[in-house]
Amino acid sequence: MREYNPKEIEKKWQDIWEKNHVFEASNDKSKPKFYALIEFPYPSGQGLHVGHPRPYTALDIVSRKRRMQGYNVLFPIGWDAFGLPTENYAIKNKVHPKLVTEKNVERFKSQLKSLGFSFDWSREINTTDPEYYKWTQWIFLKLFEKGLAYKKEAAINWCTECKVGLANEEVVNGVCERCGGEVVRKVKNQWMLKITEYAERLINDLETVDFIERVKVQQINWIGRSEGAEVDFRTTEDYVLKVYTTRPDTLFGATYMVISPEHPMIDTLKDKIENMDELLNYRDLAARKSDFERTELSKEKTGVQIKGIMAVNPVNNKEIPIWVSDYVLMSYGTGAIMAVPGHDTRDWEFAKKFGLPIIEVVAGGDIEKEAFTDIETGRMVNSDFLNGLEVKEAKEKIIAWLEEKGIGKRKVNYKLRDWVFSRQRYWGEPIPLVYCEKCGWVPIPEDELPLLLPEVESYEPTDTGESPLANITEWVNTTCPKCGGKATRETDTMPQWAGSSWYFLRYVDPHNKNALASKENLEYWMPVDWYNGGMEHTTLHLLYSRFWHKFLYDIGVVTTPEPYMKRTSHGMILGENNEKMSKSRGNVVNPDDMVNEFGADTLRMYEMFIGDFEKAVPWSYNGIKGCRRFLDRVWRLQNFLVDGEEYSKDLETSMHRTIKKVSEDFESLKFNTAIAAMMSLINEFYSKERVNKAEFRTFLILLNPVAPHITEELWEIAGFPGMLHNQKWPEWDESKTVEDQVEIAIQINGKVRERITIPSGLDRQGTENAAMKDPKVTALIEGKNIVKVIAVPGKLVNIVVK
RNA sequence: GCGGACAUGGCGGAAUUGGCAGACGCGCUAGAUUUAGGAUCUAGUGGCAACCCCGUGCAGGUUCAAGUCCUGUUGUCCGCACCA
Repeated sequence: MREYNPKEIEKKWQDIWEKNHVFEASNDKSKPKFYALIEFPYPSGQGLHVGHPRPYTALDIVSRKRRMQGYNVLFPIGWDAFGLPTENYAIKNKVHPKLVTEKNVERFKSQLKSLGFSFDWSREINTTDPEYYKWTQWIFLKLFEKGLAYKKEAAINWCTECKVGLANEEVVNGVCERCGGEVVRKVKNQWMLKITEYAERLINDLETVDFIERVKVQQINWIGRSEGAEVDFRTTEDYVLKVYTTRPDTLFGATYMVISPEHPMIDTLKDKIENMDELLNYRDLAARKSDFERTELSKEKTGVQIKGIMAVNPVNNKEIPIWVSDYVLMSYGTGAIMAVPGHDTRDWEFAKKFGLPIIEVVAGGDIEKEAFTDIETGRMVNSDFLNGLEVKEAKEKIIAWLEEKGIGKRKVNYKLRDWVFSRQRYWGEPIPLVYCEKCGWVPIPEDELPLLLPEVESYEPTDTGESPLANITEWVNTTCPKCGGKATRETDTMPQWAGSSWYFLRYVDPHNKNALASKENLEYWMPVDWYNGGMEHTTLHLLYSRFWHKFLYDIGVVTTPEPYMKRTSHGMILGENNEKMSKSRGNVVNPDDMVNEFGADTLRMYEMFIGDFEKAVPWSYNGIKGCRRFLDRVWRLQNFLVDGEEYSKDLETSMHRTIKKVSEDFESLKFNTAIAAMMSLINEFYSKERVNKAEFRTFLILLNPVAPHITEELWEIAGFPGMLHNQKWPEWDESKTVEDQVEIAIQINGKVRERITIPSGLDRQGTENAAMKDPKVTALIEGKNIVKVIAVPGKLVNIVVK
């Protein structure tokens, strides 16, 4: 027997698979399809770390199994390659981001290939490839055409050091992630996408897909649907203040109003407001607060009353004061609220601080001590025609009343905001629009796509907060496609989330020149059958891509309303010290080192055996050694190999059980227990010092998805026909998964006192009889009064005595 | 503050509908082999000296029977965070 040498055999089989194109998805659409998807990586300069292969191996296992089950499998890979880290690195080292990207992709690719994933490399895509981003731009133009892309003033994070706009995730503790510089809010004209228009469907359609519960919950919370009413409040001036409330039932308890510092009423009525200076001062102060201050130091409420104007509560015509406070956000609802301090915690705090009246309108709590916000138990009081009703009934009644009087209506609101789609950076997809003095924003003609990123010497950010593209005058200045007059290009680029919002569609037809993908291929492959990815993308990429897909569905490009049928998520792999892996903590484990020392099969296996797939887990050097030990034992099975085309009698049950366990566990993310089952089986082979050909074949097939190289090699050494990767997945016979004899426990008063072995088919009565006959049991219950006997066939008998 | 998840040996983790807690692996102990170390093989390994007994974060409860169900409570992690 040769020694197990992973270095040699892994390279050998990877070359064979590649040469024979064995993992490329077929165009044969008569076979059932299976589309497995992992989140395509961002090719960073750091290369892969051991966290990456965890989800990849999981879906590689499922893909390999599906192929052996006769499916046409699409398991693609690509690069999400636009983005800031590459651009920053490029600026710092004076290299073009394109070259940086190429280098990083190459590194990632060789790392991934060394792990033996069964990706279809012929469909590799790259978001920075003009042939790819042509279609990203095309989708943007469609969104623009349908009025779902619009330009609006919005605040961005601006790093004063790097002179660059930052994404929210690039602002850490109020400073720039890269340089530690101060980050301020800068109001800029931004392209926005109307994701809010899809809010309702993004929630409702979650019912039609198989996503793990925590993903659904997080998306629903993020979208934040709430039901309530809009109510008009007259003022003592000619101005109607519209508010949104989820508690219209408490209208009689509204003792004052609060508007956001940015509310337009302040400017509209500036001539009537007596303390305008004070208000403007407050507005200024609020604006200068960074996001950090607003969240961390938000304990104490602040505010200023508007002097000279009062609002009128529509239910009782009482005049109530209007305040300005930054606890009311312009970006939610109408930017104004009716304050009901008796039944809203924030209003209560504000009222206490400024000595405003608190009226109880829902009985049940003690509003002297705190706001009473319970909506289940309370009864309406001090509310005229609502008195005595439950909160739920009162809501209905008051909404009907408001609608009848024409001063309010039922309204649904969402926390979800429209998607800020502009980035003032170079390394992203150019937005394919030009601005013409005469025609406004005009899309460039589709046949001129892609609009290429200009090749330039310098792409450094500017002092002004403009995109670096703004400096390239020969690129910016163009003609209007509509009127032929002078026009300028949009200089902002798209965010990194753009390319990843539709990449799974390109995989089904990656070289198509005429469409983002052909109708036939989309119809055959979509939706994705199984998508695994990180929880950190739940409210970003996953939501964005569902939005784009629904849009594409609406305009007839794709044929399903949802892109992904099933979504699962993996846990993080931590350092040996139980902390997050990071360079600064010095606990990073490089997969290359592991492949070098133990082999790819061992690494893959350990990634799956390490623990509960969905939970975070610390890396363990000893743990991976154990997996290598197992593969060494697998290798040495050759020594025990004997003839036999049927499972031997004494192993038959174990074989069928293991097939069942492995088959089922691979489907339900329980890779760790599937591997444990195979370890148990090999322990049996070893204790019998024998494995026959039929058993060995099945064992190799079961192990193949986890450890594809060693199993192929052993298959070949054993002289089995063909190659392993296209064998048929074994089946189990349910009737053969149970032993003839089964050991059951006999309990007396719930405590195990004896174990007996009985035929496994025995029924309840038979089981009971067998137990009662047992000599030890008879001795133990001798002279006692039997109250009850509970027999569970195949499990236990419990005798209750006194 | 709101929402979600989790809690089992020295460690990672197993345990259909409530039915023998601790599968499998690591680590550890002893033995075999080896000049030695490593590797490998064999046996053992929740606690207790020990049969009894005690053991699934803590306190109650339901049940013949609870890691699993119910009530309360503590801790850890994640997401959101003045969303009216």
